[in-house]
Amino acid sequence: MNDEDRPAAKPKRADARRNEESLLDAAAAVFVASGVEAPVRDIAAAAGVGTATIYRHFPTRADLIIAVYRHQVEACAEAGPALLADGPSPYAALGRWIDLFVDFLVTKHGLAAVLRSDNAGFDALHAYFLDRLVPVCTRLLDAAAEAGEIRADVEALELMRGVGNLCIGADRDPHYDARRLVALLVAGLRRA
Amino acid sequence: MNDEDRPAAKPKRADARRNEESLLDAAAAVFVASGVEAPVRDIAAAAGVGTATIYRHFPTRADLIIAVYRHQVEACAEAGPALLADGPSPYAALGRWIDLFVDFLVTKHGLAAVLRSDNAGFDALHAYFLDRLVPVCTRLLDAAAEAGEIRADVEALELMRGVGNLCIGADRDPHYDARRLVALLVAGLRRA
DNA sequence: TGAACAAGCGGAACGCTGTCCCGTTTGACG
DNA sequence: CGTCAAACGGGACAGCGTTCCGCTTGTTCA
Repeated sequence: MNDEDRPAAKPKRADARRNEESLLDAAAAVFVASGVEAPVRDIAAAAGVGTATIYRHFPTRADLIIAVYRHQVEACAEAGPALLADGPSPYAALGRWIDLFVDFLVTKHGLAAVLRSDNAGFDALHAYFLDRLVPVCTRLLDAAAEAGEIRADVEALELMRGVGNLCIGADRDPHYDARRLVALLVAGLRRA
Repeated sequence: MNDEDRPAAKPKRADARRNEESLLDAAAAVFVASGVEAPVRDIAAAAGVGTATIYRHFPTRADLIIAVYRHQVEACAEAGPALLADGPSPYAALGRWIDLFVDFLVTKHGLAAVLRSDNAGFDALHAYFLDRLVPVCTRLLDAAAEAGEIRADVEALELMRGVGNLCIGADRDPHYDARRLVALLVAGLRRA
């Protein structure tokens, strides 16, 4: 949880630490303004550093994106079990949780697009999202399947990729309602 | 239908006509090999022409893509009414037609990705696909809705965008089965 | 047939991108 | 306060789409 004061994973120089933080702040701001695919130079300029400094701290863009959104992904992951415990039914909990996931994706300019499955060069981002969220989704899915509310032959990874893909372009185009389509997909899970 | 011998829409020079055809052949080959986002220079090289020649014939990449796939899109559009006439039920026809559409998208490297709704600069491609296929889908959807097989509050455009998005990355990743997910989405249309 | 003209051409040039490199600065520590 | 490696900045490079310009070539008309 606490990123700032963990016990000296790497004894970095003070200026390096400061720059990393500036970079995270600047990246967050630029991502909001211009999307997660904003030019590296823009982020560097916003942070008041050179372009190389970005690559020094975050070797790939995926690393930077992960660092910026880590907290929110954690929050989403932790919401899963909570919803399952509180909700009226596993299926309802699944629906709610997926809504959270969709909300997260559509409010981050272009995040869903870089998360898509055919995207080489973002392996780390892909892996992080999947490692963190697929187990949560699996648990919800299993619970709903055991309760007999949905069919049992759909994997969490499969579902999440579908949801992620449906969220692509949900920002930008106000006529495209990703939530509705995701709801349709989730409705398709129901037992016949 | 006949593109070659329509009554002199533009009395072009013979070499221009030849180049346009080379370009179409070359583009088709390169699209298969490297996807629809292959570098312009590659396509030009494959056709044995300069880069400017591409832009002269096809001002935007979307125009080139449309020209290459026009026949197949037409075939897909024409299959709609046929399926509706032959099929056991409107819902079955809808499912079959969407399968055709999905097959078309996933077999064209990266086509689904450029068709996505947030993609600026491909307006012509977007418009062509939608103009040609949305009416067909609408008819299938309406028929199924009237037969009481599916809910009536889903628009063709909405559905097709969802299907298109689900097909993104279906090539490249053998673990991602767009067909299954699309089937799930279509299953979600059923009346409750 | 052949000369004149414009349609059409190829590739160099430009701007923008991500990425890498290298000479310089600066924080940390003895 | 001197030393030195960690860290830095921005320029250099390569790959892309797009545009421009001087040259080539098909066509036409006498």
